[in-house]
Amino acid sequence: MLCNGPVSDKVRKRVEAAMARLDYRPNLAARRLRSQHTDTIGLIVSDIRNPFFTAVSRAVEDEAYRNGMRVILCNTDENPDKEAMYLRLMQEERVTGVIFAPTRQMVASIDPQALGFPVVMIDRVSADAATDAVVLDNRRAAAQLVGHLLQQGYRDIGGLFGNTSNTGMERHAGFSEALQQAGLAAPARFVAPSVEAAEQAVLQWLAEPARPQALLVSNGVLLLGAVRALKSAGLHWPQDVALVGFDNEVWTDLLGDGLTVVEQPVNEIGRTAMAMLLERLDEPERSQRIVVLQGKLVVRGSSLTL
Amino acid sequence: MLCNGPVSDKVRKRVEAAMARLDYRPNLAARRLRSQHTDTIGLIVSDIRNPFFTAVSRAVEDEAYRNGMRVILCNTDENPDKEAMYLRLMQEERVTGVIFAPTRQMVASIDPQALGFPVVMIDRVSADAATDAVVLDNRRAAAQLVGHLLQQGYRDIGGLFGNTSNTGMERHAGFSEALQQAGLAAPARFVAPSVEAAEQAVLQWLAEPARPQALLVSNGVLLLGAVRALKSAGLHWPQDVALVGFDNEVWTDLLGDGLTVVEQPVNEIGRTAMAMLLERLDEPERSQRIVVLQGKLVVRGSSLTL
DNA sequence: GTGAAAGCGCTAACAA
DNA sequence: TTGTTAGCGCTTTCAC
Repeated sequence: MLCNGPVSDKVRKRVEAAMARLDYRPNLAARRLRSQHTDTIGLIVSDIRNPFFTAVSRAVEDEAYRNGMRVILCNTDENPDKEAMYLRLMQEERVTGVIFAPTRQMVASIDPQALGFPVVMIDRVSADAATDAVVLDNRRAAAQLVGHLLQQGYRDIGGLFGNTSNTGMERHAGFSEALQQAGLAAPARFVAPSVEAAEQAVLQWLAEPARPQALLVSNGVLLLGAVRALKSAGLHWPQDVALVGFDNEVWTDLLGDGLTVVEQPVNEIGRTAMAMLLERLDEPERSQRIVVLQGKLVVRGSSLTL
Repeated sequence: MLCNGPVSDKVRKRVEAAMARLDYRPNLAARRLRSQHTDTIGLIVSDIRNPFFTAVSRAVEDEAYRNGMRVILCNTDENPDKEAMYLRLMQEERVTGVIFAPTRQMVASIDPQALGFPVVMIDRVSADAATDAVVLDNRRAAAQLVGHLLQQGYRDIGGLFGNTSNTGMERHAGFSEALQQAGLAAPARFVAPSVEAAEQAVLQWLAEPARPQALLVSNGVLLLGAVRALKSAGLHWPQDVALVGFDNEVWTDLLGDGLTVVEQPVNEIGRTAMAMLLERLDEPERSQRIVVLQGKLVVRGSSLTL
């Protein structure tokens, strides 16, 4: 024990001996009750199996344990009822703070004041959110992908976005703006954030006569669905359709000549979220901050010139 | 509130009104301290980013929340010191029980009696473990893969295994036995359980003059390394080398004609582990049980006849 | 059916 | 420097 309070060596020895003899373990529930700090944070995401959240979670946990905190992980499946339930649980746990990737419905109604603990939103925010946040520069990232496709000569570009998160909306905005600026149409479709929904949507879209030459897909989960759709339709990229997306997952450089993606700084997102939470605890009254991180365009074969 | 104790409707109304008015939230720390049950389980795995553990964790959490329990997730990075640290933390939390994927060093030294809570091991066990466990039939699964390769005409088969887990040892045993029974050599290599270590090992192995015709790789993480090695060496399967492995990850059917793998029943593993823990809490004295689940051989192009 | 009181295992505050 | 005490917010028990 490194704790050097005002105790003589003799007493310390005696106490430590007793601790060892009795195999003593402090009771954290009692400590939390008495000291009124739980050293526990909540991490609420839609699904830990989404590799983006897996990676962010791991970074958050590392950072949390490094700061002597524990984390309670909650999966909401993009379900606002579950979100509300878990927020309530966090109150009952008297957590120190929460890191939260909310759905679109929830994002504006989160009130840290009412909740009783600070909240840092990750991945998803909106202008009217009342909390700190760390997000990707989604508009710019989407615009970068569009810019790259334009540069490669594509003109007929479609976008596929998730319909539950603000992130999807932001990426759609960046996508639309970039195409509008180029004087082009910006056909977009919105689907539930699942591999299956994306697969079906892409399958259908590409079977239509006016199918796009290139497809921008809004996240790693949907991108997997798109890849499955192309595979099952026997289509190849970039010949039949160019494909770009978000999230540099482990398999994106393994397929053919690789998929062009925007890589999110997942570790930095997790670390920053945790750091912001700690700063907020230090200074409860500081004004709200939103940290915007830049993605990294990783160009691979799926988007090159025909 | 559905709790119907011996209270009159009048009082109940009054109390519920007060709860609503004060926005009351029970303090779980206080409840745990007084009631002496935490309704919390620990889940200790090597790394949540390993998709096998991601999937199992999600299943465990769903099952836990369904039973009114919370779960504390710990990543050990296959480091015995971290394992010990987290077990100690679990004691301080007074957890109801722990689900644990231990390293080889740790597996035999876990004593639930001394720890003070029941333990269910997942993924990894040994004969001398003193706890309940749920595992894959690793020997049989490895033997199945070998059998499949033999049937496809391969004779020169190498095996790559992780060197920190008992699982790797079991799969190696099944691999060796199956090849010995066929009167063939069973060249095997052991590496740290990381993508990079596997990539390097495979790269080196395939550069040797006596390189195998087929490679069996012991888990999804190593398999990814092997795929990267083949790709960077410009080798193709099954022509240059056949490839089979464990864990049916999302990308395994996307590469070329697909990778032949044994799929683990990840959801069932998680659910079963949780169920065994609950049963053990119900009947502390029942004898130790090990549930052995069967994998499913998924044959794809990477192992077909030349 | 209801209210009062004790005490879970700690920490913080105070007295010696 | 050390020992004592009160009390965190619940649940359990017991008296009414």
